[in-house]
Amino acid sequence: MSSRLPNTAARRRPENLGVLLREPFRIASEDLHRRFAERGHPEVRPPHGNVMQYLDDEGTRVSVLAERAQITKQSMAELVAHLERHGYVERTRDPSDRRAKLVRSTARGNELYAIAREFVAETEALWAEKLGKAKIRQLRTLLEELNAAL
Amino acid sequence: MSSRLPNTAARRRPENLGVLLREPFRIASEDLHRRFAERGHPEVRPPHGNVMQYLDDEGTRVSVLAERAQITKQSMAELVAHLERHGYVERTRDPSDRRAKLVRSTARGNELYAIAREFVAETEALWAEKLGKAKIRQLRTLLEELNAAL
DNA sequence: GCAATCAAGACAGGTTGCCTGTCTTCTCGT
DNA sequence: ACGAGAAGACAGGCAACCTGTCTTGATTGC
Repeated sequence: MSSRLPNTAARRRPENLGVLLREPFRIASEDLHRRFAERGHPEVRPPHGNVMQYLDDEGTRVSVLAERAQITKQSMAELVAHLERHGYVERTRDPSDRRAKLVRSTARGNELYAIAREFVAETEALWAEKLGKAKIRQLRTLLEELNAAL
Repeated sequence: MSSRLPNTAARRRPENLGVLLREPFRIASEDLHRRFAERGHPEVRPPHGNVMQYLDDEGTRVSVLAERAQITKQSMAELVAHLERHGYVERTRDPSDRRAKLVRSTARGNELYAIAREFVAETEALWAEKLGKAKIRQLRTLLEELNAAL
């Protein structure tokens, strides 16, 4: 084992690819939730994206949401309960299976999609302003390839 | 507001840049911690990276670590206590300030750095194998620019 | 056509990683 | 030499995950 193992200041040059991927996401996510709070939705926190992100128009079962988000159905049920308490989703009976309930976005939930779409557009515009549209397109293409490969 | 707001399956085309950034990081992080567990370090979980990542060779105060990791010193103290209980770090008195203690990596802690370095090398090699070295270099450059701009 | 199995979700309880607030100890500038 | 402030310990709380178990209803095999 070579000398000087810890000391991040030294090791962090060149910066780890993992950190380079995580940082922009982290910042954007924080900004988005700050925006939600400003627009009157402070109860919506990052994990709740695991619900809203995976909802279908017709409604979606908790167990399906759990599978899509890669968490247990108990955890998902808790996130859904929180969003239901605050009026973002509703749970209706599934006509095709009396054991099941379908989680659907309410009108209030739809406000979140509107805010998120607006935010995404703004963020991409901001990034394009800093790096140029061509580089953002290139970055997106490379990331799509990388994601497809994993 | 236009029709069909939820329904991710439809909206997820083209995939959100945020998700494209997060996914590779998430997968790599999971793989790394699986590797830690395989090599006899199952007690080291993702948040503990917030400690090890920011340690200097000479030792670092809890309050400094907290600031670097952007969490409260209480939270950082808890992560450090966990790592200390499992032998990854030790806390020694700071000779220059009798209120303070310096957190330093132990020999066991240094094994984590070795495993992480090996993992990073393997991962970059794997990615280069899938996309080609040129694209990985390009991706890194773009991400560095993006990070610098934020 | 009914019993056995399986799927959906509810309920109980536990852990971890964060938080705020407060307290003690020690340092340092005036 | 003393008051402000920093370092960290201690108390308590909460959110987001987990495992395990139970009930209810659907499905399937004989």
